[in-house]
Formats: sequence, structure tokens, C-alpha cells
Amino acid sequence: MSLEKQVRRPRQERSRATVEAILEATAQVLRRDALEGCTTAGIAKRAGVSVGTLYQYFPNKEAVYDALIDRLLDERVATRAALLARDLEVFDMGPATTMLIDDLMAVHLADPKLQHQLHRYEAASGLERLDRYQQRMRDIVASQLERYAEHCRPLDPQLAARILVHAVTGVIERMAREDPEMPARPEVRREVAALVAGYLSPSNPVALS
Amino acid sequence: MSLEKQVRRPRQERSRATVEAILEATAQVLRRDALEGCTTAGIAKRAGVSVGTLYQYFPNKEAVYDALIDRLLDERVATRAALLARDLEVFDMGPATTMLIDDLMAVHLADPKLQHQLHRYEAASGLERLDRYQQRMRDIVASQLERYAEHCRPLDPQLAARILVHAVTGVIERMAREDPEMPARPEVRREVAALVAGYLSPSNPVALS
Amino acid sequence: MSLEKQVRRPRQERSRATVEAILEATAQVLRRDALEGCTTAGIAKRAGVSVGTLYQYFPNKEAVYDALIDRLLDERVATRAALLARDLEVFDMGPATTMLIDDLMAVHLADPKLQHQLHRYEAASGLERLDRYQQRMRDIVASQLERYAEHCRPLDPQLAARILVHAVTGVIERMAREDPEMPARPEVRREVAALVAGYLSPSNPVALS
Amino acid sequence: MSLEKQVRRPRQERSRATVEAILEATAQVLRRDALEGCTTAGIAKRAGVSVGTLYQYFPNKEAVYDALIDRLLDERVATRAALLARDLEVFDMGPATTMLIDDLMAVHLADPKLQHQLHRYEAASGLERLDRYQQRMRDIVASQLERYAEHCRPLDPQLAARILVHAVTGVIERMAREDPEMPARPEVRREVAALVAGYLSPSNPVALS
DNA sequence: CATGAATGAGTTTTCATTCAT
DNA sequence: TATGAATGAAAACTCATTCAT
Repeated sequence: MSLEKQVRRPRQERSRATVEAILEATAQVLRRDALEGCTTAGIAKRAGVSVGTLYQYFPNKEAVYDALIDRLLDERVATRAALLARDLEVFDMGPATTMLIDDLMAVHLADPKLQHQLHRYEAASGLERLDRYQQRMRDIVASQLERYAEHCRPLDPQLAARILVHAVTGVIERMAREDPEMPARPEVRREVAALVAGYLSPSNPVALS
Repeated sequence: MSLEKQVRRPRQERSRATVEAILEATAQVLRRDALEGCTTAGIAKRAGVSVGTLYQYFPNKEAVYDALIDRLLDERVATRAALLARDLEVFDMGPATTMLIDDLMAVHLADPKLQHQLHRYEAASGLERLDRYQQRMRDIVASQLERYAEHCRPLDPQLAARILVHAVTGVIERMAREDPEMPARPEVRREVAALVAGYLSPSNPVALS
Repeated sequence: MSLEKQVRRPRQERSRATVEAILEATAQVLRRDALEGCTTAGIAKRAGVSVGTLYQYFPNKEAVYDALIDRLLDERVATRAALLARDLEVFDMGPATTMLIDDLMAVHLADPKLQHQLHRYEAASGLERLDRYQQRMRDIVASQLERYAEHCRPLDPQLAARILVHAVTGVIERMAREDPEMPARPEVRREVAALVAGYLSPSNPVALS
Repeated sequence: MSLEKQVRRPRQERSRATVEAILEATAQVLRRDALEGCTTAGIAKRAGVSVGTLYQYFPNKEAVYDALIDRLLDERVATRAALLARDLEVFDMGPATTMLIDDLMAVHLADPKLQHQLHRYEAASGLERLDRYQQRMRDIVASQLERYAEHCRPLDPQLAARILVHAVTGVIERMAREDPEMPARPEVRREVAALVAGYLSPSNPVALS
């Protein structure tokens, strides 16, 4: 409506669009050429800008990767929020279990090639950021375990959460690498649920021994 | 007796010793400086040879890493053989489970820093070799599951083996990264066993549903 | 009265203010970040304008430095004029000597960091402009030497002026770099005067030999 | 004689020759293209080697400049040693004065273009190294002044040395820049001697005032 | 006039690999 | 066979300058 908006917007929007183009180009190059094939020149070319422009918005190449990871983690949080909004009760295990499984599945089913490369990038710096993210997930799971303690065998919530998050993440990640379609299959979801349910169940053989 | 032998032997032995020195030097550099700090010059220096010598025994740097990975996997096989030789029966679960857990633990407790870097290297080529190794493990586990089918809930051995290997590997690897001591603790071993036992148990809630 | 005037004036003044802001910003950045840290972007930011504006008033970065040097030399001329207005007679040497010393001291005591960086800039182009300025100083000194020839040993005014200007400038500049306070100390001023006086004095040992 | 020597030497000599070639090439490029035109690629090309070779012997470009400066200062020391070996007694001023003047002249008459560029390079890092060198010169001059105190007016040796070194250096450097031939002229040498002698002389007007 | 996003040539530096000795 | 000097392609990053808005 106002002319003012029309005057100011283009600049801010152009910047935003450029940043967006750079991030998207980086994702594409990472998917196509992997970490070792991802150069600032390549990113810039694919984004349709010059290297200089890239460095106008990011202090260095790592910062671009970092932005991409931040964005990914933000999407995960959004995904989780959406899942929590639903009220799923599966396998009589309470929403925690379900959420955990579906969340992790959703998380790793999206753009697996890009995620693999970003994961490799993070591995260079000790995976600190991803570990911090997993820590948060673990806390959520642990608190859910406390809440549903009566349905579970006696256990240490922190340790159990650790085991569960690591186990489920491990299964999904590795399966997705072998075949991106596999984690989505119903029998796989069922078996993952069995892994979690069996571990927590009061009838777990180890618990009884 | 013959001079020939005296001349030849030392050479072959020296060659073997040189290869050994290069591999050991590579392992040391990887542990200390990670993948990005591991250069052929650095390896050669640490091994006490020249770069030229390195290229006399290996066609390129990747071949050195590959040899190191081969060696690692060979050690794993040896470890597994040793474990199979013992006749452990824990948690009434049959040797398969026990072996799986102990094997994977042993495997990941040994030289975690080196393993992490080699894993990162493998990740560049899609982890093909490690996946092939895991395939072999999976086959062993699957056959064991078939043998002990009567003690388990009804399940697809291939899929169950996949789930188990991925889950246990995931737990151990990630825990070892956080704290190399953790996987060795008795309560952790117990919980991992619970994960496996609960999953396979005929009383698994999912199986009953 | 007329609107035109009201419109024009502010612009001219604003232009002047902008140029001033750019020069002052350049001086600040040079003092803080030295020649290598002085970028057009940095200058513009500090001046509170955009790079484009900088290029509206200066054809290129060198022109900004040049303007700053011109300004500096103009200030020196003003300083000298002020000194000449005074009628100082120190050490019975005539105003030339005194002026020379005080001028050079004043000149190098003001903003030594900025001067050092501008001097470095000038050095790239062979210090032509500063040399031309020193030529003018030399002419003044030479004419004074002729005027006060009777108080001096016999000498070639042009050569003596050259020696004196170079010597005094050299002493002051280098001392200021070591410690900006040093040239202002009375004992230093006294020794510099001794240098000049001894050189010119009829009792100079070389003159007598 | 020995074969051993013949076997080992070539390598060491080749390295030395390469370093030499790089340093000489750097000097040439500095003289021709000044600091701003001196790139690692340019140096390497002129030296007839590749950039990689340059970086095999020097950690970075600055190190090449540093080596060149070290060499220059070493030459100065050698020059001074040679001068001290002679027993010059000029103007009844003792060897200190003479040495100072001749040393500084020799120093600045050699390769003035290269020296100018190296001086500019040093200026970026605050001229620390050159200052340290001048400090050493100052100490020598100060001790000489103490030794010949009876021939001089009463003075503070440290301050006087500072004044003298700065003054003479300033004169020579600036003159050499205007015209490299000038400092070598006998009348200039004479006037510089007059500057030093007049300053130190017991008949200095300032001393008497 | 002012803006600041975009440009891209140009620099330094690295490191796997080769090859003359 | 061993050596290590030499190679050079390739990568990250800078910054003066332009120009559409």
C-alpha cells in the first residue's frame, strides 16, 4: 500500500533472496558433489552470484554450512512441535515413544544426502552442535519416561533415554543410508516400536533376572 | 647357508617393516591431527621414511587409509573369533546376543579416536566397506536368530538382525564419542543387553498386540 | 528569501560536511587499523555514509589519502606561518634555525600515528609530494642562511639547508616513532639546537681544518 | 675426494641454490615492481621455480622478506667489521665518528631501491627489527663517545648517540632517495662530518651558552 | 545525489604426486 | 629401492570499484 514499503523492501528482499539462493545452491552442490566437491566458486556459480557476494553475507564457507545446519535443526524442532500437537497413542506407550520414533524418522527421511554431508561436516568439529541437539531430545525423552514410569520396568530415566535415542537414531540413520525408502515401511516402523517397547516393558527378561 | 636367503629375507622383512611403520604413523597422525591434518608428508616424517618410499608401497594416500581400515576389520574378525571360541551364555539369550554385544563393544572400545577418523574417511565413499562388514555381521546374527528361534518371539531374521546390529552399533558408537569409558560400565552393558533381550523376547508388547 | 538559496546552501554545506566526514573517518581508520586495515568500506562505515557516496566525492581511494596529505601539508604551512609571525631569537642563531626546529617538532608532534601511515602511503609513490614540500622548506632555510651568513662559517647555502632539514627531520621522526613524548622534552630540543648550531658555527672543527 | 661427499652434496647444494634463487628473485621483483607488485607467483616465476617450491623453504611470503632483511643486516655488520679493522682517524674525531659515517653511507649506498622496499615492508610491523639494529649501533656510538669524552663537550652519551645516529641516518637515507649518487660525493661526506664534529665539539655554541 | 548489493580479478597458501638422482 | 626437491592445480578469501534502484 504505502510507497515507503515499496521503496525499502526491494533492498532487504534482494538481500534475503540472495542469502536464500546461496543456501539453496550450497544444499544442491552438497547433494551432488559431496563435501569435497563443494567449493565457494561452485556455490556462487550455482547461486548465480559472484564469490564476493557470498562473502558479503557469510564470513567464510563454514558459516554457510553452519547456517544450513541451523536451518535443518530449526526444521526438526518445527517437525517435533507439529508431532506433539497431534495426540498419538500407539502401542500403549504414551506420546513420548511415538513422538520419538516418528520425529526421528521424519528427521532422517528428509533430504538424506544433504544431511549426510552436513553430518560429515559436523563430524570435523566433533559433532558438538548435533550432540547438543540430541541432549535436548534426551531430556524430553527422560522426562516422558518419568511421567510414564508406572508403565515401564524400573529404570534410570537419563540412562534409558540415552540408550533409546542412540538406538533409534542409529537404526534410522543406517537404514536410510542403505535405502532411503526403508525406514518408512510399516514393518520397519513396527520393529522399531518393538525395540523401544521391549526395552521399556516390565516383562523385559533382563528386568526379571 | 646360501647368501641369497640372507640377502632376500632382510629385504622382505624390511619391506614389511616399512609398510608397518607407515600404517602405524598414519594411525598416530590421524589420532593427533584428524583427517584434515593428515598429510603424506606428515605420515612419511613420522614413519621415518621419505614421501617417495610411501608411494613405493601405496599407489596413493587413500590406499594407506584403506589398508588401515582393512587391518581394523581384520582385527574385528579376530576379536569375534575369540569371542565365539568362548561359550558364553548370558541372560539365557544364547551366544548370538552375547557375542553381538561384546563384539561391538570390544570393537568400539579399541582406539576410538582412530576409528572415528577412519569412519569419517569411509563416509566420503558412502561407507561401503563398513556396510559390507556390517552385512556379514548381520548374516551371522540372522543365522543365530534362526537357530534360537524357539526362544524368541516370531520375527523375520534378516530384518531383526538389521535392527539389532544397527541399534547396538548406534548406541555404542555414540556413547563412546561422548565418553570413551561409558560403554564399558556394567550398567550400560546391562541396558544394552536389555535392549536386545526385550526386542527378541516372546513377551515383547508389540508381539502380543 | 528565495527558495533556491535555501535549497542550494544546505547542499553545498552538506557536501563539504560529507567530505570532511570522509577525511576524518579515514584518519581515524588509519590510526586504528594502519594502511593495510584501511578499506573503503571501513571508511564509509565510520563516516556514516555509503561506499557510493565516497566515490561521489573522490575518484578512488588514493584520492582520499591524497586529500588527507594535502590537508596535513596545509596545516604545516599554517604552523610555519604562525611561527614566523613570532619573532623568536634563540641561541643567537636567527629565526631560521629556531623556526626550523620548532616547525619540524610541531609538525611531527601532531598526530604521529596518522602521519606515519600517510608517510607509508607516500612511500609507495616515491614520497614525491613530501619531497616537494621539503624542497620548499629547504629554500626557506637556504635563504635564511644567506641572510645570516655573517654568523655562520662559510658554506654552500643549498647544501647546508639540505643537510639541516634532513638531519632535523630524521631525528624528530625517528624519536617520535620510538616515543611520541620524547621530542618535546627540553633536553632533546636543546640537543637538536646544538646539532644545528654546531653545524653552522664558525668554530666548527671541520671549518677550521 | 671421498665419494660420500659427492653423493650427499648435490642435494644440499641444490636446496641452497634454490633458496638463493628465491631470495635473489625477490630482490629483483622488489626493485622492479615495488612491494605492491611483488607476488609469490612473480617471485617463483623469476626464480625459475614453482610456487610450491617457494613454500617448501619459506612458511609464507613475509618469511622471504624477513630473510632478505636478515641478510641485509648481516651485510651491514660485515661492512662495519671491515671498517673497524681499518684504523681511520679523520677530523681528529676518533674512529667512532668516522666509522659511523662511513658505515651508514656504505649501508645506504648499496641497493637503495631494494632497501627502500624492505624498509617499507618493515614499516608495516613498526620497524621493530630495524630499530633493534639501530639500538645496537647506538650502543656502540655511546661507548665510543664515553671513550673520547675528553675531546667532546660535556654530554649524555646515550642521548647524544641517539641524536647522531638518527641525524646521520636521516641525512643519508633522504639524500640517497633524491639521488643515489649524492651521499658518495666528497663535499657531502665533508658536511656530514661537520654535522657530527660540530655537534660534539667543545666549542659548540649551545654548550657555551 | 545516496545507497549498498554485486562484481571478479587477483592473492596467498596447501598438498598429493612425480621423478631425477 | 630410497630420497626429497619440485610441481602446479585448486581452493579460500579480499576489496576497490560499479551501477541499478
